[in-house]
Amino acid sequence: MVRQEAQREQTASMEDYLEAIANLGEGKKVVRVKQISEMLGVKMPSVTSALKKLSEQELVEHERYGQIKLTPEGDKVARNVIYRHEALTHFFAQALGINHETAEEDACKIEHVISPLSMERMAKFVEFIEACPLGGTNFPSRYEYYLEHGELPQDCSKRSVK
Amino acid sequence: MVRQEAQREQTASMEDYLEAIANLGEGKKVVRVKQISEMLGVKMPSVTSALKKLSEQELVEHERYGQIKLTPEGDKVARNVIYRHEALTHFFAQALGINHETAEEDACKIEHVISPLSMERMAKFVEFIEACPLGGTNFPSRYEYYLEHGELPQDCSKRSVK
DNA sequence: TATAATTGTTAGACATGTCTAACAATTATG
DNA sequence: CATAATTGTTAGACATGTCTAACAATTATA
Repeated sequence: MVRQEAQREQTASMEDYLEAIANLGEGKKVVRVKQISEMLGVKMPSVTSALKKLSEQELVEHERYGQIKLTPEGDKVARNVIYRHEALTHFFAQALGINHETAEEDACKIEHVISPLSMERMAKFVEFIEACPLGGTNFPSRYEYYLEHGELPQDCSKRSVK
Repeated sequence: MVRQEAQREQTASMEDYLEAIANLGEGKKVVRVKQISEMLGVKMPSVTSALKKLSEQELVEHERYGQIKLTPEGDKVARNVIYRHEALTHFFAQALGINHETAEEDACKIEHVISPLSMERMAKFVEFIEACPLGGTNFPSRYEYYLEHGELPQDCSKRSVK
């Protein structure tokens, strides 16, 4: 019986580091401590220290003054974080009509704490409202109307029985 | 010129303590260290230590072995956390159809990190979908259909032009 | 290629928030 | 009301993750 290595749960901080490394390394670009530190808004020693921890967990390959690379396992974790990040950004922007900057900021925080179920549902929600035209006009535009005017658009109320 | 006292930003932990105290004290009930510790899943010394910090910030009134009470300012902060908690729970449960337990868990985490704008929009979103019947059947039930079957309900696609 | 600029590391301080162990106060009960 | 049970506090360890200061390696450039 082969026992599956339990995937170690990462802290929000460590997820941020993995995410940053994956993003900076996109397209085989060399990743630098300085860049990571700037991207995350921390000082370089914090990065060095995080890299040490992630190396010990074999999520990152890194030796003194050397290359910074995700291991396959590290990449898997990073991709997962990035998936959550993008799905959340998409949700806030597309479904709730939030500006991109705020959508990104909220995604950055929420990606570390949301349950897999809610994450999946939010992604499905966006898929749904983008696919379902709902009687000629679409949901987001009705919602927008509601946000702007504080009351339902005509084609909601006129079909309402009550 | 009167300078407004800047409302001190609370950490997630401190918000949890304030929220717990407000919830336990509902209806003038006496709040105990033990209860707070059980509600939050921490040991009693952690509560004592938190109460000390919150007392210093004048958000809580508490002296050795004595009453635990929110100050008006502490109550204000707590109510605000509770508002976020409820709005989020409502969103996950009503809009996304998530079970109550998971909805609560996610709300507990997200309430500490979400932006005021996204919070407001999520609340409005729930209001909207509950108010807008959208052509005879309502949004949540269509969405439910989509979740179950993985494809759009008839009355979405049949009106679609493209 | 020597020197300067930049980048990276180490060491250690610090803040937050948790815990356990030991003790103190309060409350319940025989 | 004395003692036991419960509740609460203090002291101090520990984990995480940040920072500054000092130093080391690397890279650019005069």
